[in-house]
Amino acid sequence: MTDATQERLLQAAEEIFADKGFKAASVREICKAAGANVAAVNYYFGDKERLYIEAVKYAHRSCTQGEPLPVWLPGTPPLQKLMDFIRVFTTRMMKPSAAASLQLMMREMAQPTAACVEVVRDYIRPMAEQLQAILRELRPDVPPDALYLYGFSIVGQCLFYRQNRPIAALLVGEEGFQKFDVERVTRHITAFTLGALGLADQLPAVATAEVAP
Amino acid sequence: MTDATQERLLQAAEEIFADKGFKAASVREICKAAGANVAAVNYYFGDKERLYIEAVKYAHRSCTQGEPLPVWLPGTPPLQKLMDFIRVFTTRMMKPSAAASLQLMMREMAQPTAACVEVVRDYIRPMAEQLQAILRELRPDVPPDALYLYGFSIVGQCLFYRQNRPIAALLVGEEGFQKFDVERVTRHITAFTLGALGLADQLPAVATAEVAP
DNA sequence: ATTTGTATGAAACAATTGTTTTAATGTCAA
DNA sequence: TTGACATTAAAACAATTGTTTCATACAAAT
Repeated sequence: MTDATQERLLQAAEEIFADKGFKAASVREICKAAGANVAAVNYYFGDKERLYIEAVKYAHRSCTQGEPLPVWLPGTPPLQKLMDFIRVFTTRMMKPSAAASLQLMMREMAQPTAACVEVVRDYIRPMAEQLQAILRELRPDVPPDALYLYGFSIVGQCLFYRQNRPIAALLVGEEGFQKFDVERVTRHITAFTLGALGLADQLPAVATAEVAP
Repeated sequence: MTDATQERLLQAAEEIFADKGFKAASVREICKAAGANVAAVNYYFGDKERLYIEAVKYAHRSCTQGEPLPVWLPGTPPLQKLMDFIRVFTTRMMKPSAAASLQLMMREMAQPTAACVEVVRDYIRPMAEQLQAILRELRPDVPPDALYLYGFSIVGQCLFYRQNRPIAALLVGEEGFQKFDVERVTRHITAFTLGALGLADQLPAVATAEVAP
């Protein structure tokens, strides 16, 4: 039961920090949820802030395992890769396998603290580079910094459904928003992006390949 | 100096709530910044929460005045309207005339509280409906709920540059991110969106009209 | 000048915060 | 069993929190 306490503390901290943020979450609440004594956080982590940082790292580990980045066979058409990427990203945002973990990471991204650098290095950058590679394949003629703008447009679309879900649901109604599930959003963003890249004519090929692999 | 205290209290509350959030901001800090006594918040607003709500409303008023929605002459081509809309939205996000006000509103949108409904009604919905009208003009053939997806894609792109600025800057480097100013982002999002709508061929017309009106 | 009501100021209140101390408990090797 | 060490538990600490009390200052009206 020795390191189990530390583990339970991390899980509880992840959940409660994700829910309320650093300041609003109290160590007493976390310890109660973990079934541990208040002194435990000092014993294992030193203070509240270091517990927070460890909780973010913990969340970031859980997140990376959830929905892994696709690995493609050589020769996979870049269009297929793009749609796969968008699907993975959208799924991670809309149907995260570990909701609290993602929530805590998003919190950290919105207001970066000490734990942010590692999150970017281990979680964000790999996805960003993969997307850049796909876009380079699709449009070798576009200069690098313009490719960044394309990338921002794609992930911006995906992130919207998480970062602004409450507002969007308030606008179109909760029941109306339910219709926009992962699959529909994925297809929309893919089609929207392909059109923007001037590759709209190649869309049917991807859609077909999706239905009958 | 009577109602001036209330006004200064609101301004200070807006600033500090925007900076730290509801829980982390203390009434003593706000009162000190406003040059008022701690009892003033109770006297004028009752308690901290009602001060917060009033601060959000105050912020939302400041925001609406800053960069007004464009009003077009009859006969303005919808393409021009779209680019104008994107420019206004992007400007509001990247170069807000009242930084603290916008920050507080974004905070409220990320974690809606009691003040959120009014913000949506008075600030968000008017913009949403204007965008929907433009899109309907551009693509009358597309059904309404698909138009919502288009709208989400557009505002998702714009919001990215505010909600994820720290991360984006961390990815491409701060100096690299500086290159993406309002004008360049506006042109990119407009071109990206027109391509997605299958109207890429009409882009030059807008760009020209922009340079020589 | 007196009175009435509003506004401010300083102090105190009770509750909660993060953190520390100290004693008790458990565990495992000698 | 004894000892050493790791872990837990309860209590106390000092600081900060939102809120309230009450006396004072000020204003305008009678």
